[in-house]
Amino acid sequence: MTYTIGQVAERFGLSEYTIRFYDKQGLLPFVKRNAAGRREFTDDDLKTINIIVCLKECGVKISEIHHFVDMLMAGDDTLEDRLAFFKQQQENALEQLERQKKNLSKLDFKVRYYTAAVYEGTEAGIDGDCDVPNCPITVNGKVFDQDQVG
Amino acid sequence: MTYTIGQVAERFGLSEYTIRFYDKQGLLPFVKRNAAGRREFTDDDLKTINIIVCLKECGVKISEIHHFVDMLMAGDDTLEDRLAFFKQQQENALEQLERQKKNLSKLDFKVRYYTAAVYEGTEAGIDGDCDVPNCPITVNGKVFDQDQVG
DNA sequence: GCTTTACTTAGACTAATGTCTAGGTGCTAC
DNA sequence: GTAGCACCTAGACATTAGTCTAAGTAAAGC
Repeated sequence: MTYTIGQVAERFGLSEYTIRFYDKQGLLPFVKRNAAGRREFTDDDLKTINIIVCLKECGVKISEIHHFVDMLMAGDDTLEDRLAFFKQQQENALEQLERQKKNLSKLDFKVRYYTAAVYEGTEAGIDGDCDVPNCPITVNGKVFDQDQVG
Repeated sequence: MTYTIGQVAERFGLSEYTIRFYDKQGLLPFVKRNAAGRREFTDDDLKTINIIVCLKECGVKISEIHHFVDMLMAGDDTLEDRLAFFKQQQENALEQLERQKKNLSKLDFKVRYYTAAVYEGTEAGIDGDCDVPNCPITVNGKVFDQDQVG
């Protein structure tokens, strides 16, 4: 079973442009062509692209992914380097996850903050620290109860 | 208490260039200047910049942040819109968090995959599905025990 | 045979986000 | 008063990642 560039684009939610761009950047040297010169993606190719997309979403630069793909093509000699690569990416992704949790907590605060502000009709007198997890919102010094809104 | 651009850059881990760039883009209209024309950041300014940086990290575009800052400057008339804005960002951030968790799970898989491959000295015969959470790695059909490595 | 559709290439173009340079100002310490 | 530093501006330049155009090819259906 093989797939065309259009099918692959569809599957991963990328444009065909993007896939050709990745190919041009050396991210898809494993993709074979048919007699007419068209790309034919195998199931194995899709597995690899799945990881490439994952790395992409984790914020890994194309040049770094290129480096990984190079190792992939080089075979078993690069297994240790690839393990080290993924350990590094794992660490980065975990860090990113923690940052994202912190940011989400700040946004949660802001939603509560503005819920209180809308309820009061003004921002004046509303307080709290968005960096403190689940920090209560106060209105003129008194804790604001979010449940009174609903 | 006020702060210079250098101190603010230091505090948020940004370059002074970036802060001036943000200012140029209309993200910091609330920052006042002293008699010499230099920016003087107040504690309130820092609070707002904290949120701007948070939005930035959540992938919000500068133009969107600009829009939010505009609402901020407009005062209490925009409270409901600001609440809606943060609810939207909260939703986006949560989605992003879930994606990040999925990606981390794929990376975890890859670390286990390559741990097995390094142990075996070859990738041949090693299998598993990185999209299945905690999917066991098999070597020639037999489940690979990660603990045998250490 | 002709049209349509999906593909091909090289390379130009865009968007977003900085990053830096050049030339200048103002304050502080010596 | 002058050296050094941190700041200022406008605007050029860089980087990353696409996105699109133009011109062409190959196979499928009418």
